[in-house]
Amino acid sequence: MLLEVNFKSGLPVYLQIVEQVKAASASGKLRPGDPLPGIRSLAEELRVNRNTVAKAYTELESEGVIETAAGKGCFVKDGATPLKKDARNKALGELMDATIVQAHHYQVDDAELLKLFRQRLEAFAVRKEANEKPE
Amino acid sequence: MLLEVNFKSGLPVYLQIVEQVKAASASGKLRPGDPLPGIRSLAEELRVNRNTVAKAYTELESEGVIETAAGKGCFVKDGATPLKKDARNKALGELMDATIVQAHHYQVDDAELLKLFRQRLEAFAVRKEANEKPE
Amino acid sequence: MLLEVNFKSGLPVYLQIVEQVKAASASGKLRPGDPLPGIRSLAEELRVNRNTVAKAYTELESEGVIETAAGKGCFVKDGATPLKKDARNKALGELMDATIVQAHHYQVDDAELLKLFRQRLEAFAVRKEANEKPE
Amino acid sequence: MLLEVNFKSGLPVYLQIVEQVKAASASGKLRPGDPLPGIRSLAEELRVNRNTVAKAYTELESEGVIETAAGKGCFVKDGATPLKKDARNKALGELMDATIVQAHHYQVDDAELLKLFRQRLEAFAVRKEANEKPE
DNA sequence: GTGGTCTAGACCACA
DNA sequence: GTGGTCTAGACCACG
Repeated sequence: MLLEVNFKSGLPVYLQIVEQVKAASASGKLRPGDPLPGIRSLAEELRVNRNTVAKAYTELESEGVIETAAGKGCFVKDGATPLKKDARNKALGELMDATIVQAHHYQVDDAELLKLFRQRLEAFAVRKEANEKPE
Repeated sequence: MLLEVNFKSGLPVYLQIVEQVKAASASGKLRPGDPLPGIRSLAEELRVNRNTVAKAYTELESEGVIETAAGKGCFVKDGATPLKKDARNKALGELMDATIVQAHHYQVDDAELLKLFRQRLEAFAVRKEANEKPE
Repeated sequence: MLLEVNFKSGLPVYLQIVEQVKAASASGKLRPGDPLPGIRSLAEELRVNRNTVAKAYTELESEGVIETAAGKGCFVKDGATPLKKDARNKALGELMDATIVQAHHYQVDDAELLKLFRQRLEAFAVRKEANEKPE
Repeated sequence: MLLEVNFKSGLPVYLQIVEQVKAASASGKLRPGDPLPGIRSLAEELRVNRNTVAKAYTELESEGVIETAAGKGCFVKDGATPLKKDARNKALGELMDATIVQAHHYQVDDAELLKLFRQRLEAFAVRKEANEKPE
């Protein structure tokens, strides 16, 4: 099963779907051109309202992650963010700052934080590779 | 002026205050025992309702960042997060994953991402040092 | 009409709602699974703001009396308090002590107090039975 | 030490004092005519502001528990509630109902509740007797 | 349609 | 003077 939702998590269901599709796309589990499950079938599988899935797909389309072909379904778009480098770095910088502030709160020093970051990066690369091998 | 709010960013004002106080506390701009601005005075300065500031302070207290004494005022708590290492790393890992997924979406490769992270870390250290020097 | 509020009693409206729902649930007037009135309709009926009812429902949920499902409504939870016996007795003991101290102030002797307590208990049982009969 | 305050309990300090004096008076620890500690000395002992103690004493006087003799101090009044029996029973009934509702929530049956009540009553009597013996 | 959040005004309790 | 509570209006997210 590609996706899972956790009703108790507080995070809205449709955003859980959005995030998971984005993560799957970033990690190579879903690749450009791949079809997404149909709205009705996914809704049934996840036991959620069709509107919820539709909302997630709409959001994904507006973020440029997928594209919908009327009557055919939804497909993963090829990446290629049209964002400028500055904007990209600003966005990433903000996410990083949040991490750093939180780390200082936890009294985690820079060396450990960097180590943890490298671990995460590696773990992500491994997941991605695993998704690409069966190709 | 210690704090600033941006009414146009979708982020709720009270959360902006929370984040800024946390950042100031993490970076050493605010140190344990330091008093925070009174609710009324901060509200006036930021042009927001008293309750908005009060809500921020309540949240900060529940997160263990500050201490509030009715009739006296609010003060930065002395650190010592009682969180377990596992929980800490889990929380940080999630923040990092969000950054990494986003970076992959932007097609930023690992080397550049790591470089950016280091830059941020350094920028933070500089700010912190600046706050500690006048000591 | 299920609920009533008294604006002149110093007790906050939202707490009056909480207490009445708890009493109704304890006495069997409301049973597990029963739906509570919608926030809007109850607010209209009681002539209070929607948020006042919402606050009452939030409190009831946090006390484990009801369950609320966004977009669906609020429902009485099936009992089974997960509280330990010790904690229970401590809480009840405190309530009783308040009664006893008050009674001594009124110079009501133990026998009369006990008699009064029995009467109340019986009155409660009668109400409960009345709610269960139409079943 | 006759009184103690708990700053973390949430209950206002002055009410803690009120309650403890009332309990001491009800249980016989303090008897009609007994002098209460002076405001200044009690404030110092409890490490609270004199205003806080003064407020507690004012409240106690307005409730008819003590009387203050200007320049002499405060003394416990002889009980003798001027309340009518009906009013008394109504007040006690409400306190009892709160206990009963809570008990039903905890799924404590009537027999056990009555047993618990008797225990409390006895515990109270014992405390009272202990206070009267040294007489 | 549902419940939830954010901001706000007025009032209160406390030191 | 301080912070805290209750009520409320407007808006939002969700199904």
